[in-house]
Amino acid sequence: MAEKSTREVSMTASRNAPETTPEDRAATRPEGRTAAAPRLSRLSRAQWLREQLENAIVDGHFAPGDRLDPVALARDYACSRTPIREALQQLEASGMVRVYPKRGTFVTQLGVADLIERFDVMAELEGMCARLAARRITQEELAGLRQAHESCRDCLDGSDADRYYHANGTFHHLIYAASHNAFLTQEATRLHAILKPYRRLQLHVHHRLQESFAEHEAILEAIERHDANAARRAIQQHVQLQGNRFNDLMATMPQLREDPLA
Amino acid sequence: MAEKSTREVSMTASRNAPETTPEDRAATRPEGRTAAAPRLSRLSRAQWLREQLENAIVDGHFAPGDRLDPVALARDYACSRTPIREALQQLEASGMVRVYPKRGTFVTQLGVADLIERFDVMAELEGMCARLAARRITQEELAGLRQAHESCRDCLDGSDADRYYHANGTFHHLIYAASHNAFLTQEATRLHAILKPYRRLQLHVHHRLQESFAEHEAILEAIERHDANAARRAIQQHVQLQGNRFNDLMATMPQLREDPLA
DNA sequence: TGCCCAACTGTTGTATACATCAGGGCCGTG
DNA sequence: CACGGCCCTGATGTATACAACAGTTGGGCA
Repeated sequence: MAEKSTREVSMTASRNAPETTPEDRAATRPEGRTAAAPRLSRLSRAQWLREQLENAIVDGHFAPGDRLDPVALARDYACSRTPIREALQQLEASGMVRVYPKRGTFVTQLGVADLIERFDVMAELEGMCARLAARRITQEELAGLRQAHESCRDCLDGSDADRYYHANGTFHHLIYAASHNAFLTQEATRLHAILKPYRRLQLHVHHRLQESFAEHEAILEAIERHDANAARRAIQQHVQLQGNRFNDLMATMPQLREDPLA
Repeated sequence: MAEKSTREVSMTASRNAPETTPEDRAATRPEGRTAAAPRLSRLSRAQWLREQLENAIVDGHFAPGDRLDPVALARDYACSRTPIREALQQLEASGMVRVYPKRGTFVTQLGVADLIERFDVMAELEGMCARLAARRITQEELAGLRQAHESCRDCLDGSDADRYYHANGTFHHLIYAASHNAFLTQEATRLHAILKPYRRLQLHVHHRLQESFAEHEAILEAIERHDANAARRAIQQHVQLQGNRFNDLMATMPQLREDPLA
C-alpha cells in the first residue's frame, strides 16, 4: 500500500525566502494607445510556485508518479493551498503533472508509447531549431554554442554524468535560442523539460556520453557550416537515438510500468 | 474609463444559464486527450470552464485583447471566482490568454512577428502530421478525410466562408489524428486553436477559399498515394501560405498592433 | 495655473471555511 | 468464510472573506 509510487512529498526547509522580488522589464512601450495597456509584470506567488515546482520536478526532486500533496506543499512553502493549486493547474496544462479529480495530483508518468511519441515530436522540433539556427545564428551565439560544447567535453573527461547532463541542456537550449523563433524556443524548452526526468535515466549507459558528445560535434559542425539540412538531420538523429536508447532501457526495466491510474 | 479597447466581457445573453447539471460530464467532449480513458473522470467545474472559455475564445466571442473579467464570468457561469481563476490559469499555460498580475487577464493578442513564428511552427507540426499520416492512415480514416474534403467542396459552392472554415478545421484535425501520435495531435490541435482567431480574418480574401481547397486536394492526393514527402511539402506550403497571406493582410491593417509585452 | 503627493477605489491575489466526493474499513448477510 | 453494502475518514473542489496593490482623482503647494 504505502508504496514508493505515492510517496509523500515534503522537501522541508528547502524552500523559503519568499522575499524574492522579481520585477521584470519596465514598460518597453511607453504609450499603448490605452491607459489600460499592461506594463510591468511582477509575477504572483502562484507563478513563482509554478517555476519552483517545475524545477523540482525537472531536477528529480519529485519522481514521475509521485503525488504532490497540496497541504504538504502549502506547509513547505508557507502559504495556503490556493496558490499551490493554481500552480498545479498550470503545470497540468504544460503536461508536467496530471490531475485526477478528487483523487490527487501526480507527476506525469509516461509509458513507453507516450515517450516514443514525445521523442518523435522533440526530434522534429529540434530539427526545426537546428535548421533555422544554421541559417540565422550570429557570431556571438555561435561562440556561446562552441563554449557550451567545450563544457560538455570537460564533463566528459571526468565522466561526470550529472554535470554533462547540465551542459548538454545548455547546448540544446542555445540551439533553440539560435533559431530566433521565440515561440519555437519556448515550445522546445517545455518539451525538453517534460522529457528531462526520463533522459536522466539513460545517463549512465556505458559510453553514452562519448556518443552523445560526438553527435553534438556533428551538429555544431553543420551549424558552423550553415548547412541547414545537415544540422537538421544530425540533431534529429541525435534525439531519435536518445529515444531509442531509452526505449531499450525501458525494455529491460519492467518495474517502470505504465501510468497505473490510467 | 470604459474604453473600447478593454471592453467589458459579460456575454450575458450569449451564455445560457449553465444550470445544466455539471454532472453532464464527458458527454460533450470534442477532442480531449485520448489517453486511454483514465476512468470515469467527471471533470471538475474548473476544467469544464476551461473548455467553455477556450471555445468562446476560439469561436470569436472574445476577441484578442479583450479583458476577461473574473467577476463577470463568475456571474455568467453562476459560480465563484475560484474555478474561473483556475480555468484562466490553465488557459494561460496553453497560451490562449495572458495574465498580467494585478492588472487582469486578457485574450492573447499576437503581433505580426508572433504570428509569423507560430505559423512557422504550425507548418512544421502539420508537416510532421501529414508525413506520418501518409504512412499510417487507415482506410477508415482515409474515407473520413475524403468526406471532410467533400464537405469543404460543398461549402465552397455557396462561398459560405464560416462553414468552410469549420469544415477546414475538421479536415486538418483528421490529418492530425491520422498521424497516430496522440501527443502530436494534441499539440497541433492546441496551436491550431491559438491561431484560429487570426485565420478567421483571412477568410474573406477573394478566391482564398478556392485556393485553399485546391491545396487541400493536393494534400489529400499525396496522402492517398502514401507519399509522405509530398504530403509533408504540400501541407507545409498550405500553412505557410496562410501565414503569408495573413501577413499581407496585417500590413494593410495597422490598427492591429503588437502585443505590448514581450 | 500647473505639478506633485496622498488617500481612494476597484480589482486581483491569498487565506480560510465549507461542501462534496473517492476510498477504505466495518458490519451484516448469504 | 466470502461477498456486498453502509458509514466514516480524509482529501479535493468551491465559496467567501480578507489583504495588497495598480490606477485614479482630488487637494495642497509652489
